[in-house]
Amino acid sequence: MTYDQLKQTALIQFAQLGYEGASLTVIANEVGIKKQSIYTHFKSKDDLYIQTFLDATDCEIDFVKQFVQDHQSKTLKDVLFRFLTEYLNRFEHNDNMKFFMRTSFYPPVQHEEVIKTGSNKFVDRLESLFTALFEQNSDELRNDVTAETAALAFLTMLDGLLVELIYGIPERLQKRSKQSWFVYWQGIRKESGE
Amino acid sequence: MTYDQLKQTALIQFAQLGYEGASLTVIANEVGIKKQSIYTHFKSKDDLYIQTFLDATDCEIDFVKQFVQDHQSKTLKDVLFRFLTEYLNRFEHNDNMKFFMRTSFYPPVQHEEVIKTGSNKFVDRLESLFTALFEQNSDELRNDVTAETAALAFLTMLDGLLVELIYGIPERLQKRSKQSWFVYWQGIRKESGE
DNA sequence: GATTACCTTACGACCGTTCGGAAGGTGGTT
DNA sequence: AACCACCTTCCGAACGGTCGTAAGGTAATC
Repeated sequence: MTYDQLKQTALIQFAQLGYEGASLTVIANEVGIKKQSIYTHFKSKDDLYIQTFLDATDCEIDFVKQFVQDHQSKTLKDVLFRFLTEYLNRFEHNDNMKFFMRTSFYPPVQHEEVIKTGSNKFVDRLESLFTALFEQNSDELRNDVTAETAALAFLTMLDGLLVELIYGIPERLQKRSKQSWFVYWQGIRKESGE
Repeated sequence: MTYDQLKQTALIQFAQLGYEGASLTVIANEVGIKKQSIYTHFKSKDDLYIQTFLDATDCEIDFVKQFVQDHQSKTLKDVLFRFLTEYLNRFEHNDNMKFFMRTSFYPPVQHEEVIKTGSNKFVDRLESLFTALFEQNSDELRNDVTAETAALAFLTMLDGLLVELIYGIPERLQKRSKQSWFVYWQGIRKESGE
């Protein structure tokens, strides 16, 4: 279906070039139609853009929900580390995530409101999912580390590693994620000594 | 001097709207000249852009160098926490940093090379400055945490908080920075118990 | 007959860029 | 002091190009 193809192609173009950088002509050609035919499916470029964004938001939320659901039986350390790995890996192979991040970071001014609302929805979801996870395993946490603290510190570390992903130097990412994870885990776990 | 005003205004516009989003007409008008007059001072929009970027890179490096120099006498914990605070604070009042980050994250495709080189220069500088700092105070670190580990984990946390800054919700940043810092410090420091 | 998907043609607005020339300042020559 | 040549800074006019968008037509489908 052309409608979906358009959103899919727009996703890639917007992720790569941003809102202003992407051109409807290119998007249409990539799909195999003329630029003007886009207007059969979307009111405007802005319409196409926010439609794509709303889809992307749902997709991101689904990913996280699915992940937590799939790994409930694992140990805390295992879930966290797997999420870290899989999430970072996802970035490189998933345009949806790239688009969502770029849009969340630097939305076109005329859509700041809508986009902030969407990305906040995502972040809130992330925070509550992870806080719940830590609450379930609070016996593994240091006494002075609350579930919320562990969750927010984890997500902050994750964001920091995403930045490294954007920079795009694999070796540095590798080093940073290994070392950050080590320090983080030492910072929240109950026992001292390996 | 018009030349400097142009770079200054371009910095703000590029930081706010990105390369493609910013318009030479607007930049010129803001300075009080006509668009065509820009070409007296710069060969092209691209020229103006990368000139601005090179300046911004130097400015960022200077800031970090200056900071480390100014705080050498302080304790490790003090220096780190102050840097955290001051760096985050800087973002909100300093367009140079906003521009540098946006450009580093999402450079226009035709300048990816130049910009990656510049931002790597900055990151390398950051890493070596902080690694050196931790080496000087390695007696405060856990035995299984090297200076490099402490440095990279710190910088990753910093990047993560910058992401929160970009999102732009002050309360969430406040919470995250407090909790991340707590976990980080527990993760690297030698003694256990407050 | 109504609707849907796509096309062709064309529009106005703005983009970055070029060129030629006006205005003003500087320094050297007479 | 007066002139001239030169340079810098700026602007008016205009260029080609791309942008997003509009209207209207043509097949195919239901």
